[in-house]
Amino acid sequence: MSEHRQGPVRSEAAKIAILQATAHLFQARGYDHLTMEGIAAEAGVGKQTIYRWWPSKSAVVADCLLGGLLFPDRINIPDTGNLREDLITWLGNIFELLQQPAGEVLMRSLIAAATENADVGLRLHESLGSSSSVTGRLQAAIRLSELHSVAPVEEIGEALVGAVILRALSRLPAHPGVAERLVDAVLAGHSATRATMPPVGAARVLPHS
Amino acid sequence: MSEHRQGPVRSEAAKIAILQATAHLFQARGYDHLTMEGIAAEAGVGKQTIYRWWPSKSAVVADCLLGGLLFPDRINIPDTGNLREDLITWLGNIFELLQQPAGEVLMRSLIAAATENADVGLRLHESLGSSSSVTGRLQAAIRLSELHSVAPVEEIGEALVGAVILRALSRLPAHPGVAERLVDAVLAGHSATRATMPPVGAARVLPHS
Amino acid sequence: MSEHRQGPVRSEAAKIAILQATAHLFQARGYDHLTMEGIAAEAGVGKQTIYRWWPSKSAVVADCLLGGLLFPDRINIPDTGNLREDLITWLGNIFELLQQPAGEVLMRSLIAAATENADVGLRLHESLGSSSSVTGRLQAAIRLSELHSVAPVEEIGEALVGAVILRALSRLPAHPGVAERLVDAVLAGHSATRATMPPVGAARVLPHS
Amino acid sequence: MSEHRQGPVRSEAAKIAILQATAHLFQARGYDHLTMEGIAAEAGVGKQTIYRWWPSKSAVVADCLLGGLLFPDRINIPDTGNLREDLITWLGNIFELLQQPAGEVLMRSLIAAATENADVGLRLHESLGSSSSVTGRLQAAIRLSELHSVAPVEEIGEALVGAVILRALSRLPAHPGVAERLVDAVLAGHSATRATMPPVGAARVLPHS
DNA sequence: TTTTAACCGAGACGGTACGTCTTGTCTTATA
DNA sequence: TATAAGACAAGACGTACCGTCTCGGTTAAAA
Repeated sequence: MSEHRQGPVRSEAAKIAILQATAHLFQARGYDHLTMEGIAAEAGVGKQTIYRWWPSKSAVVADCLLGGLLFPDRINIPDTGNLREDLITWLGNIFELLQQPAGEVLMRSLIAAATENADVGLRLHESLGSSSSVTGRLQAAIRLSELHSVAPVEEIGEALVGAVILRALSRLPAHPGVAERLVDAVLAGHSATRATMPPVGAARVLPHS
Repeated sequence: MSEHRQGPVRSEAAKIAILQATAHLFQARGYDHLTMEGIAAEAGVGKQTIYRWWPSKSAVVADCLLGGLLFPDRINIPDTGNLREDLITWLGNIFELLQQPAGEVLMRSLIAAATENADVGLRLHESLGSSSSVTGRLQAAIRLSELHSVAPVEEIGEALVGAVILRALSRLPAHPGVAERLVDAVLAGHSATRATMPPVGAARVLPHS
Repeated sequence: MSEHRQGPVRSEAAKIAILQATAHLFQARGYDHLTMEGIAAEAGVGKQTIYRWWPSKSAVVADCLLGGLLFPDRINIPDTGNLREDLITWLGNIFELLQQPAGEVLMRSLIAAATENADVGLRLHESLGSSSSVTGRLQAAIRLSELHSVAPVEEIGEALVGAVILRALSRLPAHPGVAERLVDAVLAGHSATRATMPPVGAARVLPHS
Repeated sequence: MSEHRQGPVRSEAAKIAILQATAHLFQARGYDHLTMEGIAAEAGVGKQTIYRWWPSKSAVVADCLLGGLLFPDRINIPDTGNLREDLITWLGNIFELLQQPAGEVLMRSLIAAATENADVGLRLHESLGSSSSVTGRLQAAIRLSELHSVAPVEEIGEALVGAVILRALSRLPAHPGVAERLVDAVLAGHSATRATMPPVGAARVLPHS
């Protein structure tokens, strides 16, 4: 007794072509210049084929994001064993990306898409689509006793990524040291060891207290 | 030889009608259902009158935001003298607002507008358009010695507001205690006094002090 | 008589289902709301099965027409022995049909189909698909010496049916007496007997000639 | 006290461009290959400008027809003083037009348009859009006593034009003499004078007069 | 007081993109 | 192996807005 439906199955070639076309146009022109007609044309596909499988433009973009097509070189968090350095490197890379016009458009496009689509929003919440997310890196740090075992991993991640998004929306230029200051601000009070703690303010502000 | 221009001066009535219509439609339908033609019709104004003074839809919205028309009941940060409690109250209010459909749409609409318009983005960066911003409250706390005098006020504010925006984009339900956990996570390590520090983290952050 | 022969046994059933579905939808919704997908769905048949046997929508309709499925109650010309009365009855019936919305749509749908398909056009030329056509009735009249033996039977038929089509296209309301006047106008000068000739104009114009 | 409305007035240039583009494409490609998008493109006009003033494709065609743009060389009925000859010439011209592919398409396109639009149908009813219609020519003949004063002018016209339409739909080749036979068939019994009556029928219609 | 230029409302304009619909072909699982 | 179910590319449909331009009418400062 089968429940198999009749008829042809979804064309994988069409799906791939649509997602690739979407990724290409998204990166090239930004989210709001992205059109269904443009995607269909670029993919060599009928518009209806897109609408058959995705309800909206933002859903296609979400699928792209999920498939990792929007960040060819993933913005992963490195893991050198030093959490603070790793986070600074990671945020620094992101801020550097945001300095370039293309990167800024990409980020704001992503936020715009998240605005329209819950999946994109969720994905963004998971650290810019990276599968090895901030949370993962923080938990690794806990395992290595770099962080207190009860450190609010989730909240620290949200604060860092949220700050990045907020800065992207503000279009403020990222002064050098922003990444460092942000990491230190958020990480303060959660380090388990003195060595990895920032000497930042404390050392200078109250050197002899 | 004068440089006075001829003709009537800008109609203040038209400007007010436009901004009020924009605020009304923005709150009622959200940013992406907001249209120039709709604003013109609602305000009883010609389209050209809008385009004469604002370059785009997002600019009108930015002006609304600046004029405080989008948040009739300002989301201000209270100042009871207890920073932690105040921040938790403030964030709690915002998360509560986000729980309601209208509030969620409003917030996401605001982010969408920020996506298109730098002014809106900047305004968002300044703590959700509130004139008494997070930064202000934090500096007040420094003056009262609730916070270390060198606490990275700017970064703490960014982290908190950013986290709110990120959660709004993620559409995740705000579990009770989110505000508290977030404030504690970010504030950890910056308190100057024992009393205002969260019990959980504080005990372990400086176990031997 | 057995059904043991091999081959596509279902074929004939599908064909019948297609024609019936076509006839049904044609009558219900008119020619231009008739779609291949609608026919396939109604008939419980794959679209390709239709395309296998008919090149186009109009061809299916032509086949329906040929099979007499579009006029369940055929509009036949009666034969009471009095040609004039019979033609007036026949035309009167048609005009009455045209007065009803459904009948009007049906007729215009038929003309629309004829526009696209030569077979439908030919069928229309043969007196609205009726197998006992006008021409047949006229020839019967000749045999009974109601009409002159050389009366241009073909042309009289074309004139009558053509006038009906023209009136259907014009959407003019059929005033009472239209059928009578039309028959008399076209039949004038072809009657072999005085008795069957219309007294209409002749009686008044040349009453004693 | 005026009732003049404000705002820009309808652009005559756009209207003319649309009608001309429609006429051109109609003649070139036929009614069913005529598209709104094609008209807009050809006229250099936005689609909405067409939809603002005409509800449908067929309405634009009706307007073209009304404006005489579809028959550059009007198919007028000549008036040489001899009704029979004039009608035969006229019908002969039309049948000749129908022999050419372009002419056939034009005529069937017109019928298709009439199928969808009452105005086109009415226009067709008035003798193929000619302003000097059949009826006019027949009434002139009555004034010259070529026709009985009570001849059913309207019905004779309908019969002739209707026959033309029917033949166009049938796609039957127009054998030589069709025009003559048709005119004689319909005109029989309405002539007031012997001279203009066809020799064939006349002799037998009133053999004893 | 008259002129005159910028303002105003209204809305038509050329366009872009939308999401839906239909066509005719192609593909696959089922019977 | 023919069939139903249905996915596919193509493209027309009618709608919604865009941002610009044009129309008369209305101010209000400059002449």
